[in-house]
Amino acid sequence: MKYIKEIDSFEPKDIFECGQCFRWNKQDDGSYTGVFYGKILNVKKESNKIIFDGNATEEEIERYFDLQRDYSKIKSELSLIDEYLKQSIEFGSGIRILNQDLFETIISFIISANNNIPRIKGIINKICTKYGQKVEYSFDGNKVEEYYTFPTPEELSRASIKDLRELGLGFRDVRVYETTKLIANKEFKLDDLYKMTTDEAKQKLLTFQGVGPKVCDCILLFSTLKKFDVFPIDVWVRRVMNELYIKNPDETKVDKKEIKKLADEKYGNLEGMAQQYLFYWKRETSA
DNA sequence: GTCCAGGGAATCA
DNA sequence: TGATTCCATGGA
Repeated sequence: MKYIKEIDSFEPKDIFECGQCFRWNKQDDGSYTGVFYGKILNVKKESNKIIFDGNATEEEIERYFDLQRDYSKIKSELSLIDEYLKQSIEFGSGIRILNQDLFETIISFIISANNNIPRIKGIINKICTKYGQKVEYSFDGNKVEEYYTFPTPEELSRASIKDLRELGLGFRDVRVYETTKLIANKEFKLDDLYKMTTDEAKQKLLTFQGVGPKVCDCILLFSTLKKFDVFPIDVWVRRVMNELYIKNPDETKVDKKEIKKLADEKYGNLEGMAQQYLFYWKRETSA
């Protein structure tokens, strides 16, 4: 079925290539196809309309793409802060922060540690093909294609450390294994995180193997937990914050606490949004 | 061969 | 707490 809607602040390229997700692939016609909540979807923009084509429901689409949120308001608010942020927001004006499945986001960002985006996508794709469920789907007029869902904790817990190593996870194999086991064994119920404040959820997530400060912030921001008062600091964010504000001649010497303090003061409780515009802008313009 | 990637954990002071 | 070092892998 197709769901067609005029949506403010929605650009497929900005959404799918700003580094928040790893399972959407660009098609020959410029649209993107991906799998989320076990559903298949193609997203295409034609003039000012967004065309969602696949087997996801309207409710699932509304939720996943955060369509109930007023991004124009957020952007105009952030644009007032300074010219740098305003510039990055103009560059990535079609970004929306997705509501991604919590377990998928946790595992994906554990894999992201000291890794690069193309390889992260490749590893996750292998994990889905081997441990997820096959879904056959054909967009009207086209042949049937095979897609794979991201595995549930139970499905992924079938993988041994050795299995994971063979998929190319490297030193991240034990981390994925241990955290998957923890969640699959119900030693901790992920749903409890929804009742917590940002700081409480952060404390809990940091006890998971492979979840440090940066991965933790990404999980809080990019999953259905949807916390905007976090500021993930990776090499790109450190780079852009140093170039814009701190101006240390050796960027590797910049203290992350100094960056975090600066972000708190400048961007307030929308710092997670600000971070994503800055990250996308810096990464796309320094090829 | 060297450097780098959406860093985390172990170790040591 | 704070600073170093090691950790697999593949592309540039």
